[in-house]
Parts: sequence; C-alpha cells; structure tokens
Amino acid sequence: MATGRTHRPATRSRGIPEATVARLPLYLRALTALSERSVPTVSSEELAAAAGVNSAKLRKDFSYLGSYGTRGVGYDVEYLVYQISRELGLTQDWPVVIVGIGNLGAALANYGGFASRGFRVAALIDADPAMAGKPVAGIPVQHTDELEKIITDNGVSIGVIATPAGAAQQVCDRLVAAGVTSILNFAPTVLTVPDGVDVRKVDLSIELQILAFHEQRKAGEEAAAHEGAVPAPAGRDDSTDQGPDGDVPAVMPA
Amino acid sequence: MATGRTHRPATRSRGIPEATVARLPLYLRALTALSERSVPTVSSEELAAAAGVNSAKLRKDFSYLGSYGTRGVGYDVEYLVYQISRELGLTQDWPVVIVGIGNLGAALANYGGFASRGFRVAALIDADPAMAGKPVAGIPVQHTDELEKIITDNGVSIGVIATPAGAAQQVCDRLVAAGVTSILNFAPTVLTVPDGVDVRKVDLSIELQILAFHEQRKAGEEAAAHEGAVPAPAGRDDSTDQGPDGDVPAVMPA
DNA sequence: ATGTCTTTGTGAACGCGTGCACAAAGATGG
DNA sequence: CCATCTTTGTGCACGCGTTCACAAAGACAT
Repeated sequence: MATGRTHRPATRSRGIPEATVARLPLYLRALTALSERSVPTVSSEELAAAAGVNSAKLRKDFSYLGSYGTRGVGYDVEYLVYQISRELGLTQDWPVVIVGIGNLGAALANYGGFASRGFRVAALIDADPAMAGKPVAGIPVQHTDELEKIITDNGVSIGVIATPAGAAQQVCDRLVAAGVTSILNFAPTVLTVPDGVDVRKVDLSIELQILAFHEQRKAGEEAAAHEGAVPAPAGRDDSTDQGPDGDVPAVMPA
Repeated sequence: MATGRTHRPATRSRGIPEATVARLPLYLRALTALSERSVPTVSSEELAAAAGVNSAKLRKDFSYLGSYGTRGVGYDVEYLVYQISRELGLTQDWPVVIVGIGNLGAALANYGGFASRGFRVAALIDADPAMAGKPVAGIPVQHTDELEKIITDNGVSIGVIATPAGAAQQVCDRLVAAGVTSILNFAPTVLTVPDGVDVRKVDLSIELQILAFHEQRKAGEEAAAHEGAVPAPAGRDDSTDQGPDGDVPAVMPA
C-alpha cells in the first residue's frame, strides 16, 4: 500500500475493521461497473474476482455491514452499491480543498475520480500570488491568505495537501485550526496533528522504494538460482561490483 | 494507506517482514534529514519521533537488518543511511518508464522524489501521436509503439502506469511481456499480472473515500454526543433526511 | 577496575486479519 | 411438499504485526 494512517487514532469504529473499510471502495468500483452493465445480481465469487480479493474475505467484509445477500443467488448489485455508498458516507456531498497547485495539485484538480464519488473541489489554494485568479480545471486559484475563510464558508472538512514538503506542516496546522478534520497528504513529510484528525498519506517515492526492494530480492534470488548455489546469506547483489559491502556510505542528495 | 499489494506473492523475503520494508523508506528520509544537519548519532526514541512511529517498533525493524546500534549511544546516522539504502536496493540505479503522460504522468515526471533516490526516468510513453517528441520535464515523450524497444534497450524493470483506467491492463500486459517485473499503478483498476510480478497501486479516489468514512463516523458520534443519547445502533446519519434507509439506491456516475 | 547510567535488542503476550471449511438458508425442480 | 443444489454467513485456527517490559551491552565517570 501506498498509504498508512498516522499513529492510529480511533481506528476501529462501529465494529467495521479498518482493513474492511479500505476494501469497500474497491468493491464499490466493481459493483458500479456491473451496475452500468445492468447486471442484476452477482455472487461473492464473481465479485471477489472482479475486485481482486478472496471470496471468503469479501463475504466476511460484507457480513460486517449486515446480511445483504441471498443464499443460493448472490448479492443484488444496485442494493449493495447503495449500502456501501451509504456506509462510506458517499450519499452526501464532501467539499474538499486542494492546497498547493503545482504539477501534482493541478493533476488532482483535473482528476475525474474526485467528482464522480461525491467529492466536490470547493477551492484551489496556492501560496504564489501570481497563481491567484488563474483558472485550473475551471476553478480559479485563490491565495493562501483566504484559506481560513474558504474553509469556514464552505464547511470544508477534508483537505488535500500537495505543497512542497517544507510548507506541508504549516499548511496542515492552518487547515486543522480552521476546522478540517481529515487530510490527504501528498507531501513527503510526517505530519503531526491533534487527536481526532485523520491523516492519510500518499508517497510516490516510498512506493518506488518498496518496489525496488522486491526487485532487488528477485534479482538476487535469480542470480543465486542460476549459479546453482545456496541463496546468498544476506541477498547481496554484487553484480555491479563496488567492492565489499559495508564500506563507503552512499548518501543521497535529498 | 493508499496502496496495497495485489494478491500477496512471495511477500516475506529474507526474514524481513513486509511491514518493516514499508517503513524503511520512512526511516531513511528522517535519517537523511539528520545527515544533512550533520547529526552524528541518533537514539531510537528520537528517530522514531521523527518518523512518526513507536520506538519499540523501530528497534525491532532495525533488528531484522542486523545489530547496527550501540547500546547507551544510539545509531550512527551515516552508517544506517547506507545500510538501509543498500537493503532497499537504492545503491544501484533503477531506470523507470512512465506510461500515460496526462496531467498525472507529467506531474510524476516532474516529481523530484524520483531522481533523488536512485530512480531515473528512462522514458515517457504516451499513446497520443501528437505528444510524441514533445518534451515533458526535459524528456521527449515517445509513442507507445516504442514501448517494447525502450524497455529492453534500457533494461527497465520498473514501470509506472498513469493511463486512463481503460488502457491500464493492456499497457500492463505489454510492460510485463517486455520484461517489467514491478509496476506502480495509478489507474483506478485492478491489474492482473502473472506470478513473480509485483504491483503496487495508488488510488486517490479510494483514499478520499476512506477519509469520508471516518469523517462521517466522527460527525455521527458528535451528533449523538450532543443529543446526550446513546450512540445510534448502526451509526446512520439522517441529518439530511432522505427517508428511511434501504430505499432508493444512490448510484454514482462513474 | 568498578559502578552507574543510558539505550539497544528481543522474548513473550496480545490482537487483528486472513482463509478454511461447513452448516444454515433459500431457490429451484419434480 | 420434498429433495437437491447453490451460495451465503461464520466459527475456528493460524500467522503476522505490535507493544510491553526487561536483561544485556556498552559508554562514561570516578
């Protein structure tokens, strides 16, 4: 996963496990696709395949919501779409603000997945005065000075931070002070927030590093297998010989 | 978290738990910051605070890598930076390709966090012929026809998919067929890949939906607390009265 | 050299998440 | 109305991850 909650606040809620909540949007997407194809019912097996999960897990997940299936038949697609939407809170409108309209912020503003699930971009905010008034994705960018007013006027409770790392904590503090209680953070920083505020982070660099780890491991195992030797004790990949390990630190720029 | 592995292949590797691997980049970032401030050593307590985790967890994580600390003193910052970098495979160069140069793809190409950790953008690929040759982030966009050649010529093993959902699986198949074994997927789709290929996904819409769930829960609890009543048995939020629940499905567009 | 003090490294307990396997439920056909 | 067949819902066991709590290890002062 590319994300992780910070600290773990009141995670477990009304008996619905966090892991289940994280999968509900996946089910919802698969169900929406079925709904568009006018499929009336679906079995746990089929839906699980579409969502890429185990069918037993899917059934257990749904059991936390209630008994919405019919034995011998499956689940009613439309009904389940509604139930999951309601459980996730998508039957209401969620105004969000995006702070930091750089490349990423602009991409987020243009992202269709936001609007299509009840999320409405209420405002775009940037610290650069030159950006003010300039429309991005059809919405004029506003200056950071307006942040507090925008939050309160629109009743915004969800904020998206797409600023450079250096500005993220400060922006976060202002968002929280103004009333935001959920934050989606794209800046590569650990945000500190008071209790009761949820933070989820999306960190592109971390995702790539995790992939690199597994990639390196795969390369190491393959090399070992090719040489017909026992797996190297620590999985070193000395194919690019840089001398023995544990020598000069390879420090990275930023 | 915004990400989740698909299916769970050979997760556990050389005894390093997946959860630990996912945190190593976090530690690395904190350590790099300390290194830049020329801090020679750091205790597990300090570093844990900087990374936003529990100190016991951090020590246990490090114990999987080896005994790199000194009791009574802490960890040598430079040495630890090197050890984690090596464990993550960041001491070598990882050429990556980004497929789908829309708003998001362009943002990724410009993202500094890639280059700064040993990841090199080897090529940008898009299906739109009009994009071909156009430079994005200083790199000329190439057409999808060149995909296979680019992969093999550059020895690319990591691919980033930033295409629309409809094209993602097809692009994924071609990447895998050409030799890519790790994929970072930004398209809102479940990708199917053969064994031995790792997929991590970043789904902005899912992250927001998870936040909305907790946001709704918070709102519900607060309302219940204000009325001095027992918490509603199922946490319904009927403030926007739409009649009794379980009625008309509120289907979403896309 | 010896004692004290700090901090690591880890054994052990606990809780959550996952997956198996099956009984219960309902549909469907005779 | 009964038998059969499909599919759900869940009890149970297992394994991973987290956290506590403490012994061992080393630095440092005397």
